[in-house]
Amino acid sequence: MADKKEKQHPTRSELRRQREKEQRFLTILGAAENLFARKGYHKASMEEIADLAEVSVGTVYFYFKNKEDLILQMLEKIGFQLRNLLGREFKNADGSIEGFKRAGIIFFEEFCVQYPEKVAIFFRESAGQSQQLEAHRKKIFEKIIEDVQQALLKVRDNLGVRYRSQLSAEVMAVSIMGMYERIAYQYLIWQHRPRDLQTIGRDAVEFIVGGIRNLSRNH
Amino acid sequence: MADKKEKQHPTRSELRRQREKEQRFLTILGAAENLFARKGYHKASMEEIADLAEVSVGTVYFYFKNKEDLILQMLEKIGFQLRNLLGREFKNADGSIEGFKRAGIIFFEEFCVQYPEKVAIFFRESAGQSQQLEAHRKKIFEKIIEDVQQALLKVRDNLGVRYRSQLSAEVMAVSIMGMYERIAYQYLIWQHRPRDLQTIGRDAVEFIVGGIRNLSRNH
Amino acid sequence: MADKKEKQHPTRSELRRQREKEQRFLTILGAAENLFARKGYHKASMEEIADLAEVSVGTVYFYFKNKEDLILQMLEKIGFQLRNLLGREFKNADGSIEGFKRAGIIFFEEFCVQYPEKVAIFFRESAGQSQQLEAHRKKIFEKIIEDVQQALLKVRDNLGVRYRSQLSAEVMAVSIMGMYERIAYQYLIWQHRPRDLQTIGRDAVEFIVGGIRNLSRNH
Amino acid sequence: MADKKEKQHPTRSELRRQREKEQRFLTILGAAENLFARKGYHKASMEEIADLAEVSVGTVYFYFKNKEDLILQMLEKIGFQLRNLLGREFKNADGSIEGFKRAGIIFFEEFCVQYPEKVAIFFRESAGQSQQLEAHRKKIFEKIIEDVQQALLKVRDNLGVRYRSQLSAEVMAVSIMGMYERIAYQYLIWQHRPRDLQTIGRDAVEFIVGGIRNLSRNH
DNA sequence: GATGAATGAGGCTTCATTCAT
DNA sequence: CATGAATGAAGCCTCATTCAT
Repeated sequence: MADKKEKQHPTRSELRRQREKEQRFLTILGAAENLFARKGYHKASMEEIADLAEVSVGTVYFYFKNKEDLILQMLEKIGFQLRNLLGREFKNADGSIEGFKRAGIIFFEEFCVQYPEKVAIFFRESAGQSQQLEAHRKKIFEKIIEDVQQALLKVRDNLGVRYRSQLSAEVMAVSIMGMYERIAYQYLIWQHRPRDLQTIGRDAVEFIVGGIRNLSRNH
Repeated sequence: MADKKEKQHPTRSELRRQREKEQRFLTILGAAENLFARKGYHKASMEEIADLAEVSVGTVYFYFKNKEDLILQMLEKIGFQLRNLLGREFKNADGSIEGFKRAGIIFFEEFCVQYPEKVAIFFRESAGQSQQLEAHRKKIFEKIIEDVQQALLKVRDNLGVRYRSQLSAEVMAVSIMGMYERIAYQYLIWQHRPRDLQTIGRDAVEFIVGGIRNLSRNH
Repeated sequence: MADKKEKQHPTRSELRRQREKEQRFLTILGAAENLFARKGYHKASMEEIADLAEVSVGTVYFYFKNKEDLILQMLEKIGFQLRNLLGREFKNADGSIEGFKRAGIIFFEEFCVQYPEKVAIFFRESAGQSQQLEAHRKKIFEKIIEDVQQALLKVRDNLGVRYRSQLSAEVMAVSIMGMYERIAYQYLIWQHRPRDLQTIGRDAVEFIVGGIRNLSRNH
Repeated sequence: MADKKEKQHPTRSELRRQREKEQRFLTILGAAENLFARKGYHKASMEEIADLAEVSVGTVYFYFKNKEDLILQMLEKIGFQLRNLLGREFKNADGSIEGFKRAGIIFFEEFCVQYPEKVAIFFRESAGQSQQLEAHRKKIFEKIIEDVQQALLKVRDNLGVRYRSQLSAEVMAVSIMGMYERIAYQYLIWQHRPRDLQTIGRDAVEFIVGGIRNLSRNH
């Protein structure tokens, strides 16, 4: 018998509501992303974000606890997307150094070109804004670095080499991230040369490969 | 009567005044540096800066046009210092790849350890705060990148090789800066491990050398 | 055909509905009472009240016109309860001064101990919140004061005395209310000493009796 | 010799500045008092207060940390004034019951009549607004109650009596405060009858005297 | 009747900057 | 030169209330 407390199949209109709610959430997040990338986190006001998303300020606060929560969730999402993207390539490469090449190319030629706003937020706007945000940022970076490091260790085992020092794998992972970051920043955010990113990416990738090799020693 | 416009020999008290003025300027800049590094550019208020420098807000405004001017001059100074430091090593190396090694080691083992606050400001606080600041930041980065690029070209000519592409030298310069930046950020600002910077720096330097070699071709 | 306006015998389900409705009303009022006493009228939001009552905000607005209406009805209810309680004792005492003793003891030893939340709302939360509420509060106080005054006049007639001035009866009534109020506030709300309320109440009651006697003159 | 660090005699203009600053502080406090008494603490906005004081909002925040600080300092001041007023009478009475009479008369006939706004704030607006304020309020009340209690103990010793219970003196002190409070509230704030306060006060005072006597026992 | 997403006016507070002394 | 009181625009956020479903 129908128990009121029991979760029934959601009705059609409930489903639609749910979808609309999710859509709103994404619309607001998108508006904020756009403004943060264009005007900067501090210069973009909550009212502007609401306006661009075509909702009231109250609605923004219905979906996000506060302004910081907005960029926090944004960062979370971008980080997730980035990890997914890079992780896939490393997995497919399965211990060969090819994964590093393909991951780099995917990053420069696809991610950067398709989502320059996300790049700007991830590498510029999320820096130095608040303690909590900085802590979050650190965590996300560390996860990605951990991923890269794991890939480096797999390569090491696969090729039967060892690295220069205990820290080498980690340092290389950090270095690679740093290269990605600044190259994207330089050519995308500062110089608006998405066209050149192909050549640039290939060079960068070769630089990385050379770096890895130079820290590898045969047993 | 002495023409006021004509530069007389400065009197003793004028000299003292001059010295005191310069001292004030530096005190304020130092206080701001401290606070920006600790609390962030936005969270540090002009009043706090004045307090820490033991002057009044008005005095801060006598020496600096506005808050942005403060960080602008700070950035300028740090950039100059950094260029000096790295440039010297490249000059001394005179076309050999040794310059890259020594520059890296100097950066990680001396600059970072001695001036962690400057690192925080240069790589974190100056990002994404205002258009003008961002433009300034870009210029300073470009100068340093230009320096590194010149050094790379000198190495190329010296070793009689050529690089993979037209852009290779530039990309490598950018990459090296990116590595510096993120490694400093990761191990100094985030993990507070100045002790490990020696090992880390050596690995980083070898990574760079490997990268450069891998983008070099013999004629 | 049954005229909709005509009151038919209510069906069973209508009765149930009616009961449920009343129950809801009381649940919401109780939740509000709880929150007003704990967090204060202003700090308690309509959403919190709805949450605690396990209904939606909309439902709260179905039963109460607005937030003020909530505390208004609450006050009304508490005032009614209080008048009932005290009034009964005065009636039973029937002109002797005993009624004042018993009323006081009932107030301190029963009402305060059983309903500290009501005390907090009646004497603290309802003060200084809005004009309308203040007007309501005034009315309720005046009714109670009128009750006490009537009891005092009955005592006067019964004992064959007269009071010091025209206003004496009223002033005494107000004084007694003031004593009740502050003693409850002090020992219940501020010092959480419900245990001591017995001793305290007895002292207070004797104070009142002494006060009344001192304003009485034999003809 | 003149030491720059050493506090010299303040110059005339410094003194004037100091005076002006104090004046501003008082002007703002006065404006706030006026508005709090008229419109209530919550309904009075910081902007209105600034307007009435003829300064900018910023200036209000220069002198007071926040809105709560405003009423906190106000309360402090009123409490101090009240204690002074009552305390003086008790001291002069020196153990006789006369002090209670005079203190009451002073309160009703002078304080209430001269400063009805302060009465409104002390007894109405400061109630139930915030935790910190409530804590402060409690402290101030307790001090006054302590004063009254001390006076009662002196009377006891002087007259060579003892009170009904351990708590009697305290309960009487609380009761007296409660009477003062509600009588002032009733006749001043609610019924605007300052004229009647003389008669009312005399009755109240006699009530108190009777109460005290009734709790006193000869050894 | 019940729901809860949406609204938006209004409040508090901060802080870079100015300027009379 | 130095001071620090004064300014006021601008921003973040809350929350009582409404209304379509």
